[in-house]
Amino acid sequence: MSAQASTQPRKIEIREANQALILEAAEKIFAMNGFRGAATSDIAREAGIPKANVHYYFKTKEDLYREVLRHILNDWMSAASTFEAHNDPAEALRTYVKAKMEFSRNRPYGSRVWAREIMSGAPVLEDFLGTTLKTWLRERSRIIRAWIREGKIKPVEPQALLYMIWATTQHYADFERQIIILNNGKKLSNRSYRQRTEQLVELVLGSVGLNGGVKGKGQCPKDKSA
Amino acid sequence: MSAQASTQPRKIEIREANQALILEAAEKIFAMNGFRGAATSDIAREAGIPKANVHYYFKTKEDLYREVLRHILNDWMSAASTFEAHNDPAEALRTYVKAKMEFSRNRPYGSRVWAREIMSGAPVLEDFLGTTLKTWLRERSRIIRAWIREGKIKPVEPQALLYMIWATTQHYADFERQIIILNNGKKLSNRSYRQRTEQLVELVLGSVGLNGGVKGKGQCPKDKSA
DNA sequence: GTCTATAATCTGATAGAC
DNA sequence: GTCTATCAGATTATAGAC
Repeated sequence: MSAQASTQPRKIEIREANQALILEAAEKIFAMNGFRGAATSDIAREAGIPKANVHYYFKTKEDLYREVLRHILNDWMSAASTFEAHNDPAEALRTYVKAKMEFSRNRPYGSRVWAREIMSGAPVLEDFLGTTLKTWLRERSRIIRAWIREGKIKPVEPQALLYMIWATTQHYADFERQIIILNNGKKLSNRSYRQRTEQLVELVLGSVGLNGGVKGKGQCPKDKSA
Repeated sequence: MSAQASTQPRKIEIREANQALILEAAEKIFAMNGFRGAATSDIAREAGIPKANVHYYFKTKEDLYREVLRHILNDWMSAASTFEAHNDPAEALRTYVKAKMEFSRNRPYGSRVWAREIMSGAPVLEDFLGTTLKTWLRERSRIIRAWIREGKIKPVEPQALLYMIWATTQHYADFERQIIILNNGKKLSNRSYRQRTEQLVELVLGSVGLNGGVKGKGQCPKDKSA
């Protein structure tokens, strides 16, 4: 009891501040090089903290890696939870795509750590994928099938749709470098990114037979006899 | 002269066979761990060749890595070239999505090496992205804009559409492990994969206002007053 | 061309003075 | 709690016998 009660606040603050610094640096370095390719010395340098202290706060590189993934999972799941904010398919899909795009914008490193972890065979995320995510996917698929049954959207395979949304939104984080190069070396501005998000929403809505707020030309297939 | 003319065929065959073995192994190991995370000893073991011989055929790890990327680029580009096989948007998009999905199925390791290279800042692919790919993207965007002008497809931002196709098709290679886990630990069968490809084609066509061969319910937006 | 042995460097982790 | 010094093992690459 006394140990916990009497712990000096200042020391706790230092600890938490340093841990936060290290976690942020680690996310960036793991995003850049993956678990095996990342050196703790790189993480220490990025965090501006001596390497020995990194090992003081996180016993092993793997412990640190798991902690980084845990933080990412939290934010990923909170984006995922927006899916059921609305009953209307258009609103639900729009909200979800937006949340995923915001995650990609705000946590690009986190997204890349995730991607690298999966590409390495998901040794750490395996449990999460097989339990929480699997359940999430099953429940969301059920919702989508209900929309189809009620005639609210076109008949599509729920998994194909959800994978498309995941892949496309995460692409803006994971392939940011490629997108920048193709955009003449300039990062997408906040404005461009918001527009792109809207364009994506329209594409996704169109893919299930809904057409959001397209004003211009017809959304129904034209007679395309060229 | 004599040097080249008299080179023994058998030795050349050995060289080419070993180089092919090493390249194949390297693609797999680089896909798993990225450039920095991959050890040449791992590559040698995977290829069933002594480590020293790997360095005999490829002077440095970086040389080998560049060579692996070069091979991937070739195949990537030949999938890309299918885009203009048809004038009709529906046929062009269908053919392209199929080609990309086949690439993901046949070269999953290559796809992952590419993804990791980009996530590492594209140090090697930078030139290719800024020249060949940029040109490709610009020309394909022009084609898509022409389709829109001619009223053949809905007005969409070409880049948003192409990125969606890239991201989604590559997802099936890069996130294969996740897809397997979500599929109860089973890899998608050839049949499932072909079906999924068709479902994707339908989603993509729908996203630009075309509706492929959907027989069932209406493709035009229903009155969705729930 | 093959492959064992080894050089030179890097990496994760810890000890121990402050 | 901080940080220099250092160890043990791994990693890239090469030398040199076969």
